[in-house]
Amino acid sequence: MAAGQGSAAVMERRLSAAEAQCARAGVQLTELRRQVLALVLEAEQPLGAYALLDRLKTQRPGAAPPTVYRALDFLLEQGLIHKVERLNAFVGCAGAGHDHHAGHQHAHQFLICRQCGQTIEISDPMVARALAEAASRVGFQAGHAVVEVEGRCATCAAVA
Amino acid sequence: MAAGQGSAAVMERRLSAAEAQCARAGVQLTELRRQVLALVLEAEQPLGAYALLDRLKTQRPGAAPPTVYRALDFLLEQGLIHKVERLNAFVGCAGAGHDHHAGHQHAHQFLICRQCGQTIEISDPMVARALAEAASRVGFQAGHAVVEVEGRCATCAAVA
DNA sequence: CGGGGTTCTGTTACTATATAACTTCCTGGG
DNA sequence: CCCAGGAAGTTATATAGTAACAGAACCCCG
Ligand SMILES: [Zn+2]
Ligand SMILES: [Zn+2]
Ligand SMILES: [Zn+2]
Ligand SMILES: [Zn+2]
Repeated sequence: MAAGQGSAAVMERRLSAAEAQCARAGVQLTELRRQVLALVLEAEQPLGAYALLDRLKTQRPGAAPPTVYRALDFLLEQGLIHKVERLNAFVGCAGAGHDHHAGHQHAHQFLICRQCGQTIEISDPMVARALAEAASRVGFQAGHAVVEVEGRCATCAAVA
Repeated sequence: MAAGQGSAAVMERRLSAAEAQCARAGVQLTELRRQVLALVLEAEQPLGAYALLDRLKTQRPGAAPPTVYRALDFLLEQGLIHKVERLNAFVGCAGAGHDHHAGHQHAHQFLICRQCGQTIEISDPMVARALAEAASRVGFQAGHAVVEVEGRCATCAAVA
């Protein structure tokens, strides 16, 4: 199997959930957007916009940068994917489709393994709280936070 | 006065401190590197590499992208400046020159005002601790962390 | 003094990432 | 039918970052 974050069946379930979420929000998960979302979800690792574009071209030969960037913008707005700033790359939201924060963006943090490139999404309340407190301590009204830790994942640490 | 982070006198003091720090570390703060550091320090806000390049060209007409990127790499390694990932821009280290973490990189967080663009550097131990704990909870060996909160600074909040 | 290494800078060319601006297509409402 | 709005196509361009090699400056050693 070529899928990364799950089997074909799991992928389908996630896509259906995304579909449902968009319907609820009154926005359209068009074929293009669905294709891009599928490409992001089936990757093992965060993919850059141009890597996605290359893959997309096999299904949609005329695709150009705006094609993929527009789809990505939509998916980001719907909270279906996140951007990893450090890598200029995109990854499916680990929590999308299956619970509480089902809709829209949520506070999250990334743990990026410098060895295998895998990126783990967590959503730690203590981190969020510490940040909010630190910000308010200097009178700063905190909005969205980018938190990306580089290091070594458990798997890679176990090997070496 | 055109300086951002301080008067000309303050700038000179910071540059001297940088000089001293580099001497201690056994590396050279050359004329070019010093010029780039001065440009970063005198800016009100984080500056992109090409904005720095434009300014640098007035002093050094032949300057090209590698000129400024190499200087920035050096300054980053010495912990004299930081990169703001969200903005692809560079800013002087707020703590450089005047104390404990005088040398090399240190854990820090940025609060980026979406209104005025000002970027505040903090170094909150609770944030660092929460992150370290969250990481270790999933067996992740944490290294450098990018933490950048977008929001509204106290000044802008006071106005509106 | 004359190599010979190292470090720093100059220079050219290129790759990668992202957006602007305008057009075309489609769909649903009047 | 006509139009408004959203989505996608298309072309061009802006912005960010790097590779690769050449030249200069410096220092160390013999
Ligand atoms: Zn998420
Ligand atoms: Zn790993
Ligand atoms: Zn700092
Ligand atoms: Zn502000």
